[in-house]
Order: sequence, then C-alpha cells, then structure tokens
Amino acid sequence: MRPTPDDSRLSMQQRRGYDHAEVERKWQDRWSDADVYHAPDDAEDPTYVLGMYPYPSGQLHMGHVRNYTITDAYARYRRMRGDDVLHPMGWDAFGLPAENAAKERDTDPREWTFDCIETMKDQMRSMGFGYDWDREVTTCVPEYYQWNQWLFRRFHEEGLVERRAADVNWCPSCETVLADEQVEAEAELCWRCETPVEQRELEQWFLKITEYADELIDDIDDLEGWPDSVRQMQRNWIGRQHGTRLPFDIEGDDADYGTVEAFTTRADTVFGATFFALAPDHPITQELLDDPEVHEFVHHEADPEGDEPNGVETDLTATNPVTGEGLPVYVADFVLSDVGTGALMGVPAHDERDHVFASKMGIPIDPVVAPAPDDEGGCESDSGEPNPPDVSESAYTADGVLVNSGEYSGLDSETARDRITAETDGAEEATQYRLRDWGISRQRYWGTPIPVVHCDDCGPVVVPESDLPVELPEFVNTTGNPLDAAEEWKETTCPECGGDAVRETDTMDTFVDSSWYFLRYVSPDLDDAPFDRERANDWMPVDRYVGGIEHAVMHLLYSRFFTKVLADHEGLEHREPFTDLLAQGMVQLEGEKMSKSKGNVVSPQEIVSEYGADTARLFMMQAAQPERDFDWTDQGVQSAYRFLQRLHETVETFDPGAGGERDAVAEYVAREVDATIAVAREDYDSMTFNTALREARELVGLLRNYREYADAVHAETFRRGLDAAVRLLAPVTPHVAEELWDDLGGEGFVAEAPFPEPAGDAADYDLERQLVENTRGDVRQIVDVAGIEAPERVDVAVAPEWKHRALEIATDSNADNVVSEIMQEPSIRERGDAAADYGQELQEERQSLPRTLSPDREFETLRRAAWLLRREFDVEVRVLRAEEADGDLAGDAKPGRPAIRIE
RNA sequence: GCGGGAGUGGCCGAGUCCGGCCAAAGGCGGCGGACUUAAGAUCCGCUCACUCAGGUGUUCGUGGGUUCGAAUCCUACCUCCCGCACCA
Repeated sequence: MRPTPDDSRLSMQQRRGYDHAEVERKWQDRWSDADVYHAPDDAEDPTYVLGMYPYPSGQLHMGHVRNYTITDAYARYRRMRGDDVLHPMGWDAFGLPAENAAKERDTDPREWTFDCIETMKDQMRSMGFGYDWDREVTTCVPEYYQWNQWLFRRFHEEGLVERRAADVNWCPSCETVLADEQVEAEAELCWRCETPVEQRELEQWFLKITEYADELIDDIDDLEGWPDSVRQMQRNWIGRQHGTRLPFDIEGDDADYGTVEAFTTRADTVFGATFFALAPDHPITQELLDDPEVHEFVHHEADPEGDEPNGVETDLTATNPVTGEGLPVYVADFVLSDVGTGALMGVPAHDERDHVFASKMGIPIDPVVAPAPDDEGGCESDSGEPNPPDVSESAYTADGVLVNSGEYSGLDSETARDRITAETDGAEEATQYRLRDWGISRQRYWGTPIPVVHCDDCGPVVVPESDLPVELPEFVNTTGNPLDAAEEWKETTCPECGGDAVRETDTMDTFVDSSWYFLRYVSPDLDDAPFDRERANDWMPVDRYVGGIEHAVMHLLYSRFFTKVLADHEGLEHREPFTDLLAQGMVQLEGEKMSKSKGNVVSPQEIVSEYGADTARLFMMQAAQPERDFDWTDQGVQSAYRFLQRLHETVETFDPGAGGERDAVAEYVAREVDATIAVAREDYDSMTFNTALREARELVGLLRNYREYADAVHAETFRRGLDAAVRLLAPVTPHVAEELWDDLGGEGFVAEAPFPEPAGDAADYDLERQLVENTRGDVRQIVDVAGIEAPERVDVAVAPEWKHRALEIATDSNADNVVSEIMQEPSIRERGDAAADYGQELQEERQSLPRTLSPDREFETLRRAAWLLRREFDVEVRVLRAEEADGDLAGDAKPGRPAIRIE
C-alpha cells in the first residue's frame, strides 16, 4: 500500500527518463535566487491567492499538499496571465500540541515549533510551492503576537471585550482547564490522567462577536464566491430567530417572584399555553431549592443530555400576559439557561417537545391553531371556523388559522403574531441568536498572553500600548499552567495606580492569531501597526482563499468578525476578508479518510522522492475538481509519472530542423493547439484543473501521433504545440515545465512567461471537434455494419451552400411552413425537388435544428482531419466540396453531416 | 428532526447552471492487434444490446410530470455524505 523508495515498480525504462530529483532541485534553487515569487510592496493590486496557513506539526500531509498545490497552481496561472500575485505562507505556530511535545521531549515549545517549521518549510520547497517567503508570518514570535495584544486593547477600547464568569472543563489533578476535545468520551475523563473532569466557573475574557451577529449573518447573502454549504453553516451557527418576548408574572403562595420574560417564535399560540417552565439553573429555580422535590429534581434527576424531557411541578403560578390565565410553573431539564431567557411558555398542542412533556406530566393540550381551510386536512365547521386539529397523538406545528383565541380567532398565524406582540402590554419583538460571545481565555502556556494586569485596587487593567508586548516567560515543565508557575513574570505593578499587581496568566485562543494573519502578509515587518492600512486597502480582500471545510464556521467567522471591527475602527476599507472561498475535498485511500490511526497514510515525502513533486502535483490536480474528495491510487500516480516522462521525451527528441511541410496534418495540429489553449484558459480561470490538464494531456498525445504519422513534422507547428503544452502545464508541474521551456529555448522562466493565447478565431472549436468526431464515428459505423473488409478509399463530401442557406433560413424562421419560406430564396428554389425534400426535412426537425459551421469551414475542418481516417483505416481519403462530388454523394450531405462513401 | 451536498456505463469521473447531433468526454481496468526473444513501456482499435452504409432498441438512484424532445427542468420518494440539533 505504501510506496517505498526502492520499490521495483518502476521498470528500468521508466527510470531512464529525466531525473526528477535533479531537475526539481535545480529549478527550486533558481527560482529562489531570482526571487521569482516576491510580491513587491509597490504592487498596486496584486491578485491575492491564499491557502490556510498550517499548524507546524512537522509533517506535510496529503491534505496540505493538495491545498497548497491548488493555490500554487492558481497563483502561477495568474502570474502567467500577467497579474502581480501575492501568494504568501506562514505558520499557525501557537497551540497545545507544541506544549505537549515539549513536555514529552523535555524541550520547550518554542524550540520544537521552530524545528517543525524548518522541516515543513523544506518540504514545501521540495514541492515547488512558489511563496513569497519574504512575507512569512509566524504567530508565536513577539513581533507577531504583540499585535494580538494590541488588537485586544483596541477591541477593549471599543467596548468589544468583556470579562465574565464562564464554565470550563477543569481537571482537578492537572490543575488546568481542558479543551472540549481533551475530555474523553461519555465518562468525561481527563485525557492525560483520566481523572473525572469537573465544571468550574472561571473569569474569562470574551470578544463580543454577538454585536456583529446581524451584519455577519446578513452579509452572507453577498458572499457569492463562497460555497453554499459554508454559507449555510454560518447562518445556522449564528442562528438568528425573530420572535416575541412575552412577560409572565410569577407568583408563589406567599411570594412574588416578579416578571420573567419568555422568548417565543410562536406568539400566535399563546392561547394554547398550558404550562410555564424554568431551567434548572434559572435564578428563580435556585430560590426554590428549599422545596425538597425541586431540590431532588435539580440535583439528581435533571438530565439535560437525555432524550426524555423531565421536570417537576412547583407551587408557583405564571400569568399568561395575553389571557390573564394562571399557568402551572415547572422546572424542566429541557429548558436551557443559555437559550432564550432560560424560561419558556409551554404550548403542547403546537410544539413536539412540549407535547411529549405535557403528555408525560398530565398537562392539558389545547389546540389553538388549525390548518387553514384551503389547505389539505383543513375543514370548516358549521360556524365557519376551522376545526381544531387532533393533537392527542402529536403536536400540530405548522402555521394556520387561530381558533379558541378570543379576539384573535380567525387570524392567520403570521398576522396574529404581529398583533399579539403589538397589543400585549410588555410584549416586544425580539431577536434571538444561537451565536455566543467568543471566549478567548485559554489556561495554557503556548499562546499570546492576554495583556491584562490584576490589581487589588483597580481590578483588571489592560496593559498600556507602550508596555506591549507582554512577552511569554521561559517555559517551565510543570503540571498546571506554566504561566502560573512563572512567579517572577507574574509579579508586576499596576499601570494605573503603580501598586503591586499580578499578570493575567491566561493566553488567547489561537483563533485570534488566525483571524487577521491575512492582513499581516501585506506588511509583515511593520513595527508600528498590525498592518499597513493603505496597502491593505489596495491589496485586500483575499481574492482566492483555499482550505479545509473544517474551518467553515470558526476561523472563517472569526476572520469576518475581525475584518468588520477593523473596518469600523481601524480604517480598513473592506468589510469581508475573502472574496472567493474554496473548500477543498479530502484525499482518501480506498474511500476512507487518511489517518494515522487507520495507518492508511500516504506520505508526500515518499511520493516526492520516488516520483517527484511534479508527478504528485499533476496526479492530485487531474484526479478531481478541487472541491471533491478523491482516492489516492498508485495507478493514477504512475499514469501521471509516465505522462511527464513522455512529454519530456517528446521535447527532448524534437528536431527543430525537421523539414516537414505545413500540410493539412500540420494545420490540423495547429488548430488543435489553439482549441486546447482556449479550453484550458477557461478551465484555469474556474480552477477546474482536472479538465485543463486533460486538454494538455490530449495535446501531447496528439503531437506524438503526429510525429509518428508524419515522415517529418512541420517544425514550427510542432514547436508551437510543445511550447503550448509546456506552458499549459507550468502552473501544475512547474519544474519539468521549466526544464522543457529551457530546452525549447524559452526566454527566462516559464513561471514568468505569458500564458498562451489562441491564435485566430477561437469561436466554434467545439463544432469543429464535433464534426470530426461524428464523421470518424460514422465511417467506423459504416465499415463495421457494412462489413467492409479492406476499404480502399473514403470520400467525404460536405453539403452545398444552398443547404446551409436553407438551414439558416429555417433556423431564423417563425413561419408555419418552412418549405415555402426557403423557396422564396432563388438559389434554393432552383434546386427543385431536392430543395423541397430538404425543406420538408427541416420542417419536421425544425425544433432541433443544429448549429453548424459554414460550408467552407466544414470543408477546411475535414480536410485537415482527413489524416485521422487515413491513419485509422489505411485508406485514401478525399474530402470534397459539394460541387466536386458527384450528384448521388452530394445529395446525401447535410450541414454538420457530410456524405460518406466507402469503396 | 432541521439544513446543505451528492447518486451517471466494471470502477473513477466530465456533462446538469443555459433541455436538442448525449449511447453520454477522459482516465483506470478488461479484450484484441502492432512493436518486442519475452515482459514492461509505447501506439492502434474494441469495451450496453441488436444491426451487411452512417439504423434501431433499452440506459444516467426510483416513480410521476412539463416538453415535439430530459442525464439535464419540476415533483414525490429512496440511499449515502456533511453540518446543526431537547434552540423555545
């Protein structure tokens, strides 16, 4: 399954081709020496192509290779099209794995991280990725993370930072907070020491992303360059819902608990409310814990994870603000304190979950919305009111017409919602979001220190700009948070009162780093601001952003949030960071995701050493569209490898002095070169590399056929074909393309050469190709069906001018009778019966008349392609104009369908 | 459950937006042939069925529908993948 370097799979002859290792190294060095991929600061508006920067794990895996090959190919293509291109790379260098690796190896995270970066950078170079390394960004150095701190300050100044208590996973043995991923399975054990994890409430820092919730969700509509899936995932994540907040007065036997608001999207069902429910951790619930039943429920029975809704009735009563009715109040575990207001009105007739709960607790179920009479299942009673639906088994959750709802009866749901909201005292329209503020505190070492000092007198104080950066202290290998153990570092003075104070020991979520790194590439060395505002305004947004779908929400949402904040407060003139987003598919093995645990990983390094980077790149790009998953197959790799060897051989053995004529065959080849270029350009524009590469491969095949067929090729034509093939492949297989470009005597680097352009009329190539294919197919069919053993001659005659003219008239005509229409034309009328017959045919097929070439162009196309028949059937081929063919033959020809006679 | 994406010939995969030379490109695999001592590589042809002159029939998850005409449009259903999920 895993190719090994000394595998004997490659035969001796395969190996006799070019030495990919040598070629690739050579050109990597030359590119680097010539600074080919550098984007100068004075570029006006370079095309910004970006792959999501990697976490430096030390190993480039196939997912990386695919991701970065896509951006590299596109960046190279744009460069060849004459654009300035910004194609940078950097390192998402903070994060937990470095800390763990450091502990295991008794080194420190910094050293480990830089080792990994060095390795991966080498691997990237060996893949031939053309990055502007002058713009490399590494998030774990103070020169970068000081700007995280600076931005934290700015967010704070703008009121977008908040400190509040939040629940975290806490391992009492390791004395540290754990990320959700580090809490194992159902049992919730610490992944390191298997101690049961506790929930602990800690003071945490939040960025108030919810302030931007509306804009973040509304602007998704305009992100037309993004995949629908990602857009939908972000919408769901933000989860905006419009509804009504209704006030319910809560009273007990001897106490008044005030007013509790409940959010509902179905204010129209308020007459059907038969209970009220509070979350187990709702403040009022907490006041009721003296009640043994409530206490028992809250502490022992409530199971928010379970499927069953559980609850306990209290002695309280809630007053329905619309009906004035008193409702029993329950504490229920399906009511979540962080959803809505942590309290809800229960309408079992029109909500499935409420229905289940009410059925279980014996609460009445009163339907108040009926299907509209004109809908399926709706029907009217004698009184003219629709009959209430049967809700004994399940809730009726659709909108409809209100019944049993006092003055609102008879209204449709939507109108009723509006009116109830407007006419009920204390009720108001409300919007609710699923999106929560972004908690960025991490109780770990390897991240950006949150620039805050805690003073007994002043409380938490943000470190002033002049004292930034707050640098990380030396790493100490300890159980808990190393920052907590860094006593000397922790001790400081309060920037406000000068008194003794301690530093905040939490660091930032690494998603903060990645929320703006794409701006840092614009001016990576700037030391008085995170990014050069003017240049960012010119260069942003990123034109093409490519990465894994796993970042569909978090990273991409945070980046959008940061961009909007920077637009509002830092003069950035863009409110969205990424114009086009491509979520690349997975590289799989036999339909399964590659993973270390499954042991089905193909190592890019081994592929590169055996087949070379170009082969790996070519195989990946031609295997599937970038967004699709595909299977890694050794056959595919070998096929790509052999293709490159063939290409190399074709160029190497090309004789520029070859004395072939510019005959019909050469013209055919020349024409195909243009057609290929035209198609490939479109494909590269849309990043459908697979189809562009197919064209290039077919062109090389054609050139080889030509070479084999002709005694001597027309040197100029052949050369142009090779030149086109090499340049079409250059974005994907840059090394071999440079080598061959050099062999062909190209000027400078192919990486900087212009992308080929079709010469002459590029329109209707598809018709030409189709005509040739159909004609060849027809000949085969005839030979086959008619059982012609050894054909000697094939005559192909194109249709006469008048038939083309007739077709043209018929195509444009709206008249009822096409025959009389075309007969108006003297040149057609004079054909007599033949014209009438053809006209009849056109009349019958008039709804499916083909688009065709002109007779001259048909003739020329077939004349150029005749060699294909000659070669295939080893026959004499004559391509005839209508007037050259004898009557019988010419009579059969139609536009797009030449007459064929085989003898 | 809700939302998103997808189902094409032995396999992979174009085509689906803008219905019509679409029995459906290309690759892989298979078969036959050329070359070779041979294998490999390379090249040519075949690879739904029937058919003695370019024809016919049945195909693009399944069933309906629109249309002169549907892989392509509409609709219902089935299956797979991915998000979110006791969200009020």
